[in-house]
Amino acid sequence: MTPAPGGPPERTDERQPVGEYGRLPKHETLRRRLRREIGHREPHSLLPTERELAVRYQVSRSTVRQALDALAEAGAVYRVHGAGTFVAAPTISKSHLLTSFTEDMQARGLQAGTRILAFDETEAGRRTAEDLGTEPTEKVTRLVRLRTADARPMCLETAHLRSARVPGLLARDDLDGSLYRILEREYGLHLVRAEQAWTAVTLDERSAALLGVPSGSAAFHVRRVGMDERDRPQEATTSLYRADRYDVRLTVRRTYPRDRSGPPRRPHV
Amino acid sequence: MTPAPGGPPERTDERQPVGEYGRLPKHETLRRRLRREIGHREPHSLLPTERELAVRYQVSRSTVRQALDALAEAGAVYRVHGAGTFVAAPTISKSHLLTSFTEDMQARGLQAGTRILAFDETEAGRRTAEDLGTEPTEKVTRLVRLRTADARPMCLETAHLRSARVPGLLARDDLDGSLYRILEREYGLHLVRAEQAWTAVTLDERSAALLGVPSGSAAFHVRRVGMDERDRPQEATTSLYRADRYDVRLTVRRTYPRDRSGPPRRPHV
DNA sequence: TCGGGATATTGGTTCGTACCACTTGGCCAT
DNA sequence: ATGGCCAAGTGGTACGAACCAATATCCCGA
Repeated sequence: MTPAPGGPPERTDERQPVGEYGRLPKHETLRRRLRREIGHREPHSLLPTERELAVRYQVSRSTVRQALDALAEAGAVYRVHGAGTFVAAPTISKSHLLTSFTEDMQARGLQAGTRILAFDETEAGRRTAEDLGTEPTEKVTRLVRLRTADARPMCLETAHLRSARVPGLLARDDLDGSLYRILEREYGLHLVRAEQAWTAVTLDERSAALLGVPSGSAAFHVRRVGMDERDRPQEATTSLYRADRYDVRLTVRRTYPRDRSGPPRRPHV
Repeated sequence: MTPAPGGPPERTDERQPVGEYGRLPKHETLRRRLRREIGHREPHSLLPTERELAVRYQVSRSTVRQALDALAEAGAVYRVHGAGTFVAAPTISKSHLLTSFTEDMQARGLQAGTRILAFDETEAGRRTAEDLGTEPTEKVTRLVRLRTADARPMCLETAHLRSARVPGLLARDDLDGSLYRILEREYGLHLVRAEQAWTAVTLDERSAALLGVPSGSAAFHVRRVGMDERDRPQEATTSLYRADRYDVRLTVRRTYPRDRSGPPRRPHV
């Protein structure tokens, strides 16, 4: 913390020190605060200087940069070297975030619902064992659910968890909500990262019926493997999403640094 | 640079100062160097301490952290607070990168090819104008190409650029390669970011024929808007990808910070 | 043999400083 | 008016110091 906690007399109304907000680091608190303020500004409007933000929020410039770095990474702002930091145009979505179906629907303002189609224990099998890094004979708990948004079928998902890691899960009766929440709260299992592979498929008779669309309709097929803090696979899920009610939105970026050669370099339009 | 360039006597064979490599910043040079070394290590193996890396590469710990931050963000390593930094399990892919079709195929070891189906100038129209932030009557250059990988049809793509921004483009005859490269080299146009929306569709007769698959097959439909450094839309492209030869792979992450409450907290398995 | 606590080690946060690279805008000569 | 130069201001890079928080390890007592 800043030295001299006795408190110097200097203090104007402009300064809004950062640091309450529970016990989050300053850069995170500042990031959230700026995030909100950005929402009220016009796209492409100029943000205050890093040095000025440092003064205003009573933190060092490094901390300001840490917060702005995160916002730039998330696509909320962009920076132009000698010019300044600007509010980015509202991005359509940020689906490189790991969200559960429940959270996803909440974010879209839809009511998430669930119909459990199967909930049992089986052997992992070759495919799932490969995803989870276990033996094919390992016991896994399988959960098949039809997920709905505002009561209309949205996706058909099958989750696999190593039974040994989630003892007593099969006895629970609250699997109609967020599986991730149960894993966090009851088993201390934090899925911080997941790898997904999306393919496009046409639905067979049975899946189409469950999803309430004609057989042969297009759908997304998703294979997901969720990892814990130590990068160990803990969850393997496959899902079928109705294509007429779902799309994948993502922002992609050029890597550092781009080609800066080439002759013309006229000023931009 | 480090103060006292006169150079203290202390110096072992272990140290490998960073700093050649063109005129890249140290953290970037270090990031690349570590990237390579990581490739030769076992997943989950322990990396040297941040403090030791600082000594070994003759940079400050902040610089080491800057490099490791980037690697962690990219999913190449993961960190555990009091424990250390570890090599991440090889991630299937990192498709949150903005790559052109040409670069994409090169990365997969395939030979990219192109058949130009149309190359002309039209009015933008409502949809494209919206994407590009212009008037519907603005003149745009349209480029329709069938992209192939090892001579087999892979995707059908239609690109739109504001004609005023790319004068003389229509006269060129080298549009069978990377459009992005031409935009960078000839027009100083750097697309650093793009927003994409992927949907799953079934192919109509005509598109299916061009892609060489049965009508009614599943495919990805992608709408992409490319932005320059100033976050201004400059390119609007729609593509159809054969689903049997293409998938989207992405790593998603939990945001800062996750829920850390809940009772049990048994040690992890 | 088995907990459990002290301790060393590791990444995480924060500060402050200095200087570099790029952009912008104004001034001035043309 | 036009073009080019220069100075001020902005983000980018880099250093080093100090302390905090989570983890691993070792050693000791039960």
